Amino acid sequence: MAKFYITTAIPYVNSVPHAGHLLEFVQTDVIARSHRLKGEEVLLLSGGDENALKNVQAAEQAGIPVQEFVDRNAQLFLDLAKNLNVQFDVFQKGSSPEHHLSIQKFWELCDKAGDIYKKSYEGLYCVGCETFYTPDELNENQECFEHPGRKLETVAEENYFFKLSKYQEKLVGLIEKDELRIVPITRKNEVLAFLKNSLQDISISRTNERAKNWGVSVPGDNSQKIYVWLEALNIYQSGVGFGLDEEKYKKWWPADVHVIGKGITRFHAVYWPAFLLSAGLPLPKTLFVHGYLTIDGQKMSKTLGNVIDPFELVKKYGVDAVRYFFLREIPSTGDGDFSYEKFETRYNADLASGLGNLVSRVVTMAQNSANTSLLRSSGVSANNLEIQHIIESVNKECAEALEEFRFNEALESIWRLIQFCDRYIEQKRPWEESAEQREVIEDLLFALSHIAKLLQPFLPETAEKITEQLKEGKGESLFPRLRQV
RNA sequence: GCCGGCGUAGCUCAGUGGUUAGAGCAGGUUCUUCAUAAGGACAAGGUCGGAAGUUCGAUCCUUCCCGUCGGCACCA
Repeated sequence: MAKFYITTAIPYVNSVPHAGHLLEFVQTDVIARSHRLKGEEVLLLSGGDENALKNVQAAEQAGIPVQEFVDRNAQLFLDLAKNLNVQFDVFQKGSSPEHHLSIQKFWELCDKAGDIYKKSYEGLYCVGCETFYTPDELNENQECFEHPGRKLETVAEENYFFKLSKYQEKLVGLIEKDELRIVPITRKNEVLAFLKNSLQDISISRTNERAKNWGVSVPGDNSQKIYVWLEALNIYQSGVGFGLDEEKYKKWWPADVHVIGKGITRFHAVYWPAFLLSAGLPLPKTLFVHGYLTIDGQKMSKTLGNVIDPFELVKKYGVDAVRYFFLREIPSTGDGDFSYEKFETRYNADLASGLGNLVSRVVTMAQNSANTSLLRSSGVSANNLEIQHIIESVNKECAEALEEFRFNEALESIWRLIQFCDRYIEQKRPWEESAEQREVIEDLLFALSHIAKLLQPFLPETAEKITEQLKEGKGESLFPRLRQV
């Protein structure tokens, strides 16, 4: 049996989940489910980026021990997945002892390859933020935006560096040939453009002091912690047993797809494959990069107060309505906008009046008609050739769109079938007795069973409900109409 | 500043070097009642960002301009 290993990005647990995580979790879940339905053995991994300095700072602010703080927040991400019907098979925490062991082994492999060396790093350091800044990150007074009026200090620090430059050409080749496939193409081009400049080596450790003694120690040097990017990316490996359970690791690695947001493209398209090349390990096959969400046309921000609580959204509208909106309205590889108005408009038009109403009318007609039985809904093909053809073409379009992660197009395609059914009903008037009444209703039931099947990866709960109504007769409305705001 | 994407009906977007530029949603008229005041049909709606150029002919090619979004390394 073929295996399929897919990951979400590792959420940064310094704060609570927002609508962006919702989008990514749902997209990842659709890919995972579609492969499960193809009969592949699938592993979906997520995890918590728990070793970053900002977690320590956020915990300090909250007045909670760091471990407790990251545990508490990580749990919220797990809860969100559960609420969304997203099935994580592994949730690998960055603070787990297994992961610590795993990343140290990874480090040692890179070190053996001769790619790690010590060098003094000098930069502008803000004591308030406890981080280094580059000149272009500063305001006109050469101060950081968080702490205006406070002078930055020039601080020199000895760190370990990774020979990124060594892998430049190799990476260009791999990406150009799609051996490391980057979707969409605009992201691929950006990465290639970046790789055409001369690459600098990157620092991959922090002093204990600067890391606030939180994180994973550098093997053989207890005075330094492994820089979070190297460390956090390895969650993709440690979660499937790298350095811990060779058999498991061999079974799952490399990842088939990493799903990420556009802001972390470089880490995944350049640093991560370079680390893996250095360690002599296989590279992930595909990076799928999604865009960012805006809310009412504006950036999500706490100060604007436009942050959408994904838990509330699910509670208010139901899990599949939420999944539907984010998959259908947000272009999968571009930026998209959320607003309650858009949400409710789409809900009423597509889910209530479209899908829900169609199921309702067809099931009722089947029950009212003396000539048909619901149980006869599962034919091998439709009586009507036109229906047969449209089902086949929607099947094909859907599969192709899924292959390239164009979820919005896949759903659009399914909705063409829904619309076709509505027209067909109007044209054939199967609520009236006629010679062809029975065949028409059977075809509609057949089409519905296909719609349910096609919806499985996207709206799993709804797909199941439709299948159930096709067997058991009419149940409650799938998507009760909302009164518009 | 440099590089790249985008700018098409009220909204979201598709599209092609050549007769009347498309879809969905919203709005309009109308038909229908199996259905969640749902569904169908029809009509309306665009100087395809602006200017110049190439061409027999450009929304689609070139240049410039305007607007907008993104990339330009240690911030995850």
